[in-house]
Amino acid sequence: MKISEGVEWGLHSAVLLAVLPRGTALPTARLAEYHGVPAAYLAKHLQAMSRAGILEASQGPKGGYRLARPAGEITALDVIEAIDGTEPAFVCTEIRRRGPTAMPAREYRLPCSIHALMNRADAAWRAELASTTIADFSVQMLEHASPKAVAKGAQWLQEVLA
Amino acid sequence: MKISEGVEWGLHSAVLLAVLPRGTALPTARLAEYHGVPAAYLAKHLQAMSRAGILEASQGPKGGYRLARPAGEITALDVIEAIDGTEPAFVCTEIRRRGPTAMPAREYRLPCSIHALMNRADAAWRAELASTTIADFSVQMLEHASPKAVAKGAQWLQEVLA
DNA sequence: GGAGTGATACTCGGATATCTGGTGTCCGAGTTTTCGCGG
DNA sequence: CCGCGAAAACTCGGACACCAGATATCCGAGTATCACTCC
Repeated sequence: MKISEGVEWGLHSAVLLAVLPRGTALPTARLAEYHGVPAAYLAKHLQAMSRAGILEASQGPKGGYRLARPAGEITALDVIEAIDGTEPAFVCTEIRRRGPTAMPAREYRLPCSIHALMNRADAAWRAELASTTIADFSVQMLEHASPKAVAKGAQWLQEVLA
Repeated sequence: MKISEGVEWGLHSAVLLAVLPRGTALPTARLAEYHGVPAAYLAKHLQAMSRAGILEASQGPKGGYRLARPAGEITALDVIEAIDGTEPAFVCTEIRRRGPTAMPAREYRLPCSIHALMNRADAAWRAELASTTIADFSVQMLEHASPKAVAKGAQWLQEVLA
């Protein structure tokens, strides 16, 4: 079990887009440059976020991506599900119904206990991830980062948007 | 992100081994037959559980696997980590340190906010999974299953152990 | 009848192929900008 | 100077290779059982 690396890229990209001045956008190439990742592959994940309604894309010169709604209304879970899919990690294949002790289907009204626990664990995971928004990340990162780093980032943004 | 199918097999196998009479064991072939899964592949996961100290193996005729400790002391998380590994699903690649805004390493004393959230979510997931033991599963399944199904299973066990 | 012994059959364990999904890349469709031209 | 229009450059979006890990399998090492023999 491993989470796609694209999830990390998508989250960081969303945080960067959250601090963009109103009315501006960042194209894939700039987002990739800022994070030091391959642009062509990052594009794939940004498209997924766009399809999921998290990002909005605009074409042509000065175009690019921007958040489709306020950063406070985008949870980390939203981004993860957009990129990694919404299916739970555990899929019950109902092996209890197979083999020599199999019974008619109507005997299996209640969900498998193992499946139920997996669902509870999955719900706990998602609940934790839904408790933090992109806006929260922005605040935390600006608070924790050194003033120098913040200044460097701000300067980069200014140059790119010029 | 998807959990290996072997995890489901391992958990069900552990539950079956939990209801074995004291002093008996079940070989891979019987466990596979009971669950209707390929024996050769199930063997791989049983070996992993054996390495992790969850199962004990005995060789020769009448040999096979049995639980290495009481079912009440084996959590679902133990089985999952034995088969799927203990590494967290999310691996932070520290992309904040890459790109044009990178700073000297000493500027990054605090963990990345995104990484921290992922760790909390992972901990919540694991905590939920550690709250249920194989013994709990046995009780729940015996309670929820129809008497007919339980009888069928008991009869199968008796024939196999004979 | 009982103990010893050898063969036997059964078990696990790790090393070996195959295949799906994540990783990485590319080019075409569409739109906005912008520059030039005419009024 | 202002409006219009066409070309150009930049953007996203989906379609196409590549690779690691999960899936699936096999055969060899080791051992408890069991039958047979001998005492």
